[in-house]
Amino acid sequence: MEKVRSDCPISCSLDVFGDRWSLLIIRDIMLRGKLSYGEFLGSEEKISTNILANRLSVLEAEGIITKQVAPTNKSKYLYHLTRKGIDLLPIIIEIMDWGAKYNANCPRRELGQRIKTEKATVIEEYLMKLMENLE
Amino acid sequence: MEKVRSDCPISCSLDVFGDRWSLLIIRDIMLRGKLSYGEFLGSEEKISTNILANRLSVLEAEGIITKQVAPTNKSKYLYHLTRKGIDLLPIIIEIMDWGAKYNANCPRRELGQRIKTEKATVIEEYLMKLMENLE
DNA sequence: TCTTAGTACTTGCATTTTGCAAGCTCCAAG
DNA sequence: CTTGGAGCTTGCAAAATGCAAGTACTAAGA
Repeated sequence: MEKVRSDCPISCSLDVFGDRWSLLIIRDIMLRGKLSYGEFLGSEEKISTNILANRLSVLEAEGIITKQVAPTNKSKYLYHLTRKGIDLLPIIIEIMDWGAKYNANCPRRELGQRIKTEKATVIEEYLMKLMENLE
Repeated sequence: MEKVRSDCPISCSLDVFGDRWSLLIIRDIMLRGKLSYGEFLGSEEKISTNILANRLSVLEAEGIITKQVAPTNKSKYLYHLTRKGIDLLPIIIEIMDWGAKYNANCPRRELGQRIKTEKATVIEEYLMKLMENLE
C-alpha cells in the first residue's frame, strides 16, 4: 500500500486509504468521537492490533491524523484529524449513503436518514464541528 | 474481501470495493469510456490479468457492472455500469477532488478543475450521461 | 515498595491476497 | 487450417492479513 502507481488523483488516494480498514478508523474518529487505540479496537469490525498500529502510523505519516499524549494520562495517546483528514468527510458520507442505499442489512439510523434528504447540510454541520477541534 | 464484518454501511461498502483496484476499474468505465478487459489492462496503473478478472467477476456478482457479448465480435465482452454502479459517481468524484487537493504530483486536469468549483453540476452532467447508456 | 491493572503496542507464525509470467481457449480473418 | 486478437486461468513467489501471545511503560492500590 505504499508506492505510487500513477498521477491520477483517484489512484493516489487509493494508494493511501484503499484498503478495508483505514476509512473505518477515520469513521470512528470523525463520526463516533473515538480517539484512542483502545476505542478503535472496540469497534464491531474487530480490527487486529497489529493492523491497527500499522494503519495509525500510516495515517499519521500521511498527515491525516495526529498523535498526542493524553492530558490526563502519560501512557495514553489521543488521535485527532488534521484538516486533510477532515476533508475526507464528503467521501465518508457518500460511501455511507451508497452503502445504506444498497444493503438491506445496513439499516439507516439517524445520520443515514438525514444524509438521504439533506446531505449538504449534514456535511456542513459535521465540518463545522470537526473544525472546532482542530488547532 | 468477502464476508461481512458489521452492518455499518461504510463497512459494508468497503467489503465490496475497499481495495486498491475496484474503484479504478469503475473510474475507467465511468469517466474514461473504457468498456473491455483489454482497455482496462491498458490503464497506466498496470493491473495484472488475474486481479482484473477477479475484480470484474466480483463487481458483476455485486450487481455493479454487467457483462455482455460485444455486438461486433462474439469473443469480446463489454462491461457496463448498472444503476448501482452509476451511483458510485459521487464517491469517485469526492475521492478525485481530495486526491487532487492533497497531491502536488496529481495535476488537476479539465475535470479536476471543474470539480473544484462546480462539483454538483459536474456530477449532474455525468449522471445524466451515464443514465442514457442504461436501459 | 511491591503488586496489579490499564494502555499501547510488537512479535511470531499460519493463512490469504497480490503480483508477475506463462500458458490456454475461443472466435474471426486470411 | 493457420495466425492473431481477446479474455481469461494457472503456478508460484512475495507481501499483506489475522490471530494469539508477549512486552513496555504508566498509574493506582495494598
